[in-house]
Amino acid sequence: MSSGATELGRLLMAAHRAFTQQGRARFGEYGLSPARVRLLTVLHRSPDSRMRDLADALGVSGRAITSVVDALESDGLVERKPDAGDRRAFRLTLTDAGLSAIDRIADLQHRISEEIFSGMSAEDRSDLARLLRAYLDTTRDSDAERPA
Amino acid sequence: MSSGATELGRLLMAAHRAFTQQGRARFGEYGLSPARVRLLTVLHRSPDSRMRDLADALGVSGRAITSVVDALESDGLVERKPDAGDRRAFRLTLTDAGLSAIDRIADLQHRISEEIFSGMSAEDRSDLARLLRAYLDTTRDSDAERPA
DNA sequence: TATTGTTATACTCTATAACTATA
DNA sequence: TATAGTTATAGAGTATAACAATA
Repeated sequence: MSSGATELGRLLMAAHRAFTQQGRARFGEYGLSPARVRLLTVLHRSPDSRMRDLADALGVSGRAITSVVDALESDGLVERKPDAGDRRAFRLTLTDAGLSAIDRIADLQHRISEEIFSGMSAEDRSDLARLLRAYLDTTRDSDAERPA
Repeated sequence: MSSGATELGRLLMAAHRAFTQQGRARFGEYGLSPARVRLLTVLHRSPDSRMRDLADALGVSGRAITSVVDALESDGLVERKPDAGDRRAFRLTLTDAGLSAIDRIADLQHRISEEIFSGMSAEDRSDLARLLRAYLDTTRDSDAERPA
C-alpha cells in the first residue's frame, strides 16, 4: 500500500481547506485573520512572550511577527512593553480587548467546530483527534532531529 | 465532552501546518507553490477545463485564476486555447512540461508523505485516512445544503 | 560578534470593482 | 442582461537583507 501516505497528505490538505473555508468568514467578521488568531492564542498560552520567541513558536520570520503585532497593537489587542532585562526586546501583553478576543476566539472555534464535525459520530471524532495527536507527536520528534 | 470538537479543529490546523511547512520548501525548489500545484492537479483530473470552472472547483475568485494561469503559462506548464463553442472562454491544457510537473508533484507528494507519516503505524495511517474521508464526506454534504 | 526588532523591498495568494468581448 | 476573462487596485501574510540598538 505504497500510496497510502500520499493519499493521507492529500486528505489532510483537503480537510484543512474545508475547515478553514468555513471558519475564515466567521472570524473575519471580527477582524480575526488566521495569523492574528494564532499569535493571540500562543501569547495567551505564554504570557509576556518576547517577539523573537513568538516567531520561533509560530515558525515564521521575525519580520512577519512585526507586521502582525503592528496590526494587533493598532487594533488595541496587544501591547509592546519594554523588557526589564534586555533593552533590545519587547514583552507582549494582551489588553482587556485582547482577552475579550481570546474569549471570542474560543467561542467561535467551539461553535464552528461543533457545526463542522457534527456529521461525525462521537467515536469517530475522538479517534480522529487521537490519530492527529499521534501524527503531531511524530512530526515534533522529527523536527527535533532536523533543526535545519 | 463538549470541547472535543474544538480540540479537533485545533488539531487539524496544527497537523496541516506541520505538513505544509515540510512540503513548501521542497515544492518551492521547482517553482511549485501550493496554488499552482492545486491548479495543475485539478486540471490534470479535468482536462481542457475552462478558467471559470477551475475557479469554481478551487473555490477561489476568477481573478485569482488569471494570476495563477498567467504564471503557469509563462513557465510553459499550461496553455490557453480558445474554446470552440464560446469565444469569450479559454480551455486550458497541460503542456509536456506541465505533464512532467504533474509527475514531479506526484513523486514529491509521495516522498514527503512517506517521510512525514513514517512515524505512524500502518494501521493508524489507514484509520486516519478513513476518518479524514468520513469528515470530508460530511462537509461535502453540508456544502451542498449551504450553497451561499 | 551575536541578537532583537525594525525598515525597505518584494513575492504569492486572494479579493472587489470596472471593463471588454461575447452570449 | 448575463457571463468569461481581463485590468486596476488593494490587503494579508510571508521572506530576505540591511540596519540600529543593545548584549
